[in-house]
Amino acid sequence: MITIKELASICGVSISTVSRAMNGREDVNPETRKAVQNAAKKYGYVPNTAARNLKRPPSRTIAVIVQGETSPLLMQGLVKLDESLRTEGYEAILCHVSDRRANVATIENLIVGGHYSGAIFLGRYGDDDGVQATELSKSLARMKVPLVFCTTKDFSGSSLRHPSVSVDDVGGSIRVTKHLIEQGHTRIGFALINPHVPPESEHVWMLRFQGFKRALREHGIEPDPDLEIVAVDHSQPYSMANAYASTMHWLESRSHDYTAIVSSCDAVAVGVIRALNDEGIRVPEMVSVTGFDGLDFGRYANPSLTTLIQPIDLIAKYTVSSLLKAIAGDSPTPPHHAVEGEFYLGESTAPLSRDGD
Amino acid sequence: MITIKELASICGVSISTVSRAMNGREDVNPETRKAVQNAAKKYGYVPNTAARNLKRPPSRTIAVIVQGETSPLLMQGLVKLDESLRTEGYEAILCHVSDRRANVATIENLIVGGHYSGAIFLGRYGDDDGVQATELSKSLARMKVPLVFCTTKDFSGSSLRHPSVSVDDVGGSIRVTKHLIEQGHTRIGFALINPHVPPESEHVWMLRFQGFKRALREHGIEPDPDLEIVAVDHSQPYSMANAYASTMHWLESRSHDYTAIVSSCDAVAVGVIRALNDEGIRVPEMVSVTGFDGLDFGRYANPSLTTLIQPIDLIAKYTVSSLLKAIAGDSPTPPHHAVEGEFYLGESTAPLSRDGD
DNA sequence: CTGAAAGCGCTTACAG
DNA sequence: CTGAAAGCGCTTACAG
Repeated sequence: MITIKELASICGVSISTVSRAMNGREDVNPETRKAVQNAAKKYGYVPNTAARNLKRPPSRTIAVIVQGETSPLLMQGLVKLDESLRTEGYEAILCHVSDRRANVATIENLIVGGHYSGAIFLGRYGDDDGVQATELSKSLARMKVPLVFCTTKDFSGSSLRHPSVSVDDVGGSIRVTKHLIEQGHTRIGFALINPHVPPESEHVWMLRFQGFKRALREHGIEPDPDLEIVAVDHSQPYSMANAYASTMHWLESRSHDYTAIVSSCDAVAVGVIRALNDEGIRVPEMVSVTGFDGLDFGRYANPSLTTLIQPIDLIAKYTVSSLLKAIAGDSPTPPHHAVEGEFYLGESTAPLSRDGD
Repeated sequence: MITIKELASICGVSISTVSRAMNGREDVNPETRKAVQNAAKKYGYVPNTAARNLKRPPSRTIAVIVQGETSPLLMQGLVKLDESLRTEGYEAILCHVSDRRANVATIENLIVGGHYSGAIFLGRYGDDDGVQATELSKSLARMKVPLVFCTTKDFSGSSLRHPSVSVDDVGGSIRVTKHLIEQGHTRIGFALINPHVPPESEHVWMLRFQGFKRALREHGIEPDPDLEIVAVDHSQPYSMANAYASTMHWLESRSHDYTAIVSSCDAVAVGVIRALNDEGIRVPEMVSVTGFDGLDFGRYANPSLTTLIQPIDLIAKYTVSSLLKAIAGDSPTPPHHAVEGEFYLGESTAPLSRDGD
């Protein structure tokens, strides 16, 4: 990688001229410009972005930060965010941090170095106890980086709260559970949970679990801990494979008296259904199962999933408008915007049959 | 975001001292160090990465570039790449470029500014005709950036070829098709294709389509164009929804004489199966269907998919070792490394039944 | 242990 | 139309 200096001496001009030519400015002799550009191509010269950013005003680019596992939903969200930002004259760039234990500094560096106008956190950030998420949220507030949480909440819990947008997890779970109750089910289980996590944690599965229990209680049904399918592997609360294994384990441990299972997400529902199938329990004839998210693989599955569709385009739209307000330094947006999900009736649920097996 | 200068004056020390304190160096008075670090925290000071990179030697970070749609497979690949790189003392950072028409400059800037030791292209890059991919590949070669294509090939076709690693698409497709033939099938269709794309293109679906046809011919079966399921939407060759719609359209157009369908990937297979189901055609009893990739949703689907598992961990491992060689400036690695896939027998295929419906 | 100074690779007024 | 110069925010020998 050669530098502007080397290219300048190759072309026999000053670095100012090279810079102008590379930026396609009008105030250069067209021939000179062409010559420089050709030389750049020939020698593989590309202006160093880092150096460039030092002088230029912040670009209209937004860092979208995803940490840990991605999911089709987040990827859909990314596309929608990108679209929304684009219509506002911004660009999105995804920064994925694989390591769930990535320290706060990694993210900070990403944001500070990148010359972004703002940042969006897509999906959950931080370790499981939320300590890192809190620290990061505070730190970014001090740095005065415009920031919005998308699909998740700000865990900092302080007065520094950044705005956030996500589906109404609790309400959505209530909606889905109610459907089962309306269909006559009363013995309803939930998959997947981790009993070691405190109920006030804001994990997505926990919010949905809380909604599930609330719906039951509202209908006078006391949740039965025996019908909670505990994850075999607590590090993978949303994995099909883990849902399958956990359900198998639950089924083997003893015989349960249930007619429906609410799942924390579509992936878990697919794993649950497959496990039931493998044990000869047919869905929805013998047991009804619901999902949450509204992903393609649930829609085209057999049976297709009764689920709650996340209006990801709306979520993205609200996220972007919150962010733009933050960038403009406008009045504080509401701390959290919960978007209603859309109930979808699939084939994985059916009215309680009276023949009781 | 305050700068080093401002923090220095706040602390009443020189910028040199601030710099040293922020980098946690030993040659600072411990008290001074602590004071500076506390002030940094308080005022939200984070050293500007761009400026920092200008002085520091290249970091041991690898840019993993994904462009356009992602897939669970690519995300798995990312995790594996990250693991492999980590054991070598490198770090991976994913740069996702949503826009399929993103120009070459965007990528170049990403790489040049980021201070990376090298880059990995994960999944297909560029517009559909491969023009951009070629241009970018050449450009990166001129910039002398160590680069490996993962899960795809270098399309530049020139002597500048970068190494690439991917599953043996043609061989894998032959393997899967052969299985159907061994089961007695001779009337075998393929989903999804785009008839406007030249056969020598290296699209993944095209490579698999070619393998499919080769397997048929090797067994004396002439491929029947009537059994090619053409995509309704050519921009989404690997989408479940598109596979469903395209298969529906194909089924409606007229009645076909077939007993099996090879799909270009698992997602397409799921869409195909669902469409067949919806038309009362049961899988595998009446028609066998195969996938390709070996993803979770195919494994836990009903019926589970007969497919070819991509050994993504091996692919990642070879990619990393190729990249390390390139970084070391070692002898040129072989231009392309094709990794054997692993055949998986699921429930979506069955021997040809003699009762012919 | 600390500071003044050079310099990383650029861009952009400022002169000419 | 072009070049010399200042400066973006850092790091790091070099003196002290």
